[in-house]
Amino acid sequence: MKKPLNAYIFNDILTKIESGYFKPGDFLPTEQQMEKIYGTSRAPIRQALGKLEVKGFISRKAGVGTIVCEKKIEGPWTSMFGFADHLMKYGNNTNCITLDVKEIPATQKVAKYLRIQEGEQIIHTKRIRYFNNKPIFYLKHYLPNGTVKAIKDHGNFETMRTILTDTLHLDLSHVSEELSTIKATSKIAKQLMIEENEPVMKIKRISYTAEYLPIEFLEYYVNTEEWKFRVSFSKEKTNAE
Amino acid sequence: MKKPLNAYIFNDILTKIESGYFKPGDFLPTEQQMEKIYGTSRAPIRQALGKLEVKGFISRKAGVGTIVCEKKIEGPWTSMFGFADHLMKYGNNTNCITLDVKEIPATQKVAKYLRIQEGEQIIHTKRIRYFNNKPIFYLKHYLPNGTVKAIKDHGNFETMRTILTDTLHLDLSHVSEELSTIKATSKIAKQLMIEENEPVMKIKRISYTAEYLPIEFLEYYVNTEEWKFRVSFSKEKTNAE
DNA sequence: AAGTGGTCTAGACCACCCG
DNA sequence: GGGTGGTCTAGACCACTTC
Repeated sequence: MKKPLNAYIFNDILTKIESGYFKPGDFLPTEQQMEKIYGTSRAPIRQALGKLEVKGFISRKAGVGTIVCEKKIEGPWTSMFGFADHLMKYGNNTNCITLDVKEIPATQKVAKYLRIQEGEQIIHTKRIRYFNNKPIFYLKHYLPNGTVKAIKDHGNFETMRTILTDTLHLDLSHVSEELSTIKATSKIAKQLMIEENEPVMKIKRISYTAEYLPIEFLEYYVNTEEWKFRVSFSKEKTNAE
Repeated sequence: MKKPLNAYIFNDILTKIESGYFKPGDFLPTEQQMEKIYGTSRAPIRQALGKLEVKGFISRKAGVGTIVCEKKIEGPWTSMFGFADHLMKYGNNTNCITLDVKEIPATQKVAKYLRIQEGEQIIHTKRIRYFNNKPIFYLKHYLPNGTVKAIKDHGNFETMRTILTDTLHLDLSHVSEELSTIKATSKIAKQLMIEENEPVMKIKRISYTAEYLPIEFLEYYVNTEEWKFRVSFSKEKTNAE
């Protein structure tokens, strides 16, 4: 039981919000009151409230107080860190087939994204990901350096993210994606089992470590008939200048 | 002209990073050293560092120190809060034409998104947004209640966001989008000046206040030949405080 | 063992909002 | 004017990493 106080307070308040003890529109106790409730100083309380605020559960205003926000509408799926998050929430009526694993020299384009030299050997994989036995994603991965035969060993039924983090101990912290739409080529259409020239989403993804070093480049194609992307943003709460 | 200390420190460090005084991979001074440098206690220093961390400029590790991240790759455009942010950064070789403004009763679908009664009167607008004199976005807005004739008055060359925030004083804080791909209908194709059946991105957007009350529903279609979406995520690092 | 960031205490003053 | 959250001080101990 080594949980920091602020985490305990965070969970306590969140539980009371989700259970309906605090309802949307309600005012939470003031920070001063919470000092007595939890028997702590203001610091851990403010840490907890800060996290609840950036996550969109509460809204604080100086001179007024802290109120519980209206319920967030949370769709069944979200892009975010991709499949893995979705998997954990909604079970695994989803799987994955590796079509191809090759070691190839990096093309100019890939080298640029991974910040390596053109021609350097990289691992290239092609995979199909299924959801409810329908092919949804056609993925082309590009991974730097040759240490990655782990992928072959792990085979199917694994998310790439698991391999990256658990097996290779890479700390995937940032993801940047570029989205566009294209007509399905015959190859893509075949893999996603749709008609040629149907519109599909094409996404380029670069994953980074905490220090913004690229660790993965990924191009994938999505059947958006079957899979909707949800993205949500919140305004920055920065008072810097 | 009073600036909080933490904001001053935040700007100071950020400036030194962007000017190259602190380079990627460098260790920043320790928090203890900064106490002396800035002549403050740790609290404002930690607030500044916390903001820099969630923004991806630095990476902190207990027992190690604080290092400057590799430069973030920032594309020329990003979805985020839409056009307005882009406008401010890259000037306005972009404009907007309002095709149509009507008051209509809310359909079931729209009523659900805006959390109002079906049949309630709402404002519906159709607009085209141009970038470099090319039509990129075809937007269909749905705004609750009749207070919104401001839109008519403002006419073109305005972002919807400006109207919402400045004129109607609505505090747009959260945005949620759902993305899919469709074939351009003849109407869409005409407005975006592309061929019929070319793939376009279809996006549903709901905007919320800080308290997650919906204030706008928007469906729009994007020519992704001309406009790429960039989205980036960072792993939860909610050290707000 | 020494040093780092992470957490916490117990105070304090401020700007802001409301009645 | 009384109360709110926002900021700040000046300490303290902890878990963790590195030497």
